[in-house]
Amino acid sequence: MAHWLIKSEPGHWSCRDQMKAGRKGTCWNGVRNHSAKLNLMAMRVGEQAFFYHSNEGKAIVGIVEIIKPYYPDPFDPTGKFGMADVRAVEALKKPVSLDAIKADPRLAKMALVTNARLSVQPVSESEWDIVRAEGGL
DNA sequence: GCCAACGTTGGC
DNA sequence: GCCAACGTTGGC
Repeated sequence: MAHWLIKSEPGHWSCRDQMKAGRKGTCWNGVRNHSAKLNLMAMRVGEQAFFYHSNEGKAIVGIVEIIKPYYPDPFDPTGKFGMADVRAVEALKKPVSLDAIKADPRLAKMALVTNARLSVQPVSESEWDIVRAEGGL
């Protein structure tokens, strides 16, 4: 089972907002490039992803689950991009900051570090476990 | 098909 | 708010 990391600006859509959306979940859109789109298309129902706050906070703050796989975004004027639906699973007890990730050599290969602008990225099994543990889960 | 110009993202 | 990094666009 693959794991992922998705980004959101908390001023626009935060992990707290995602929690409030409850079990029904919400669509997650905003993909603007093709690597992110390919990752989004590779997601399967039931897989989990970290929820990362960019700009404000700059930390992994929670975990979401994919509840609907990739589908085209009917509001995308270019017709190129799509979205998936996710729902909140749980918040980390302690956010894992970008600084902490950069400071941990085991996490140095995360796309968050090497390709900061990619908004949907895969997370390896070991990275997933390390970040979960760092987050107090 | 190359590459310069432009727009967007995101850390600082 | 600034600017570096990167992806995309469009002229040639």
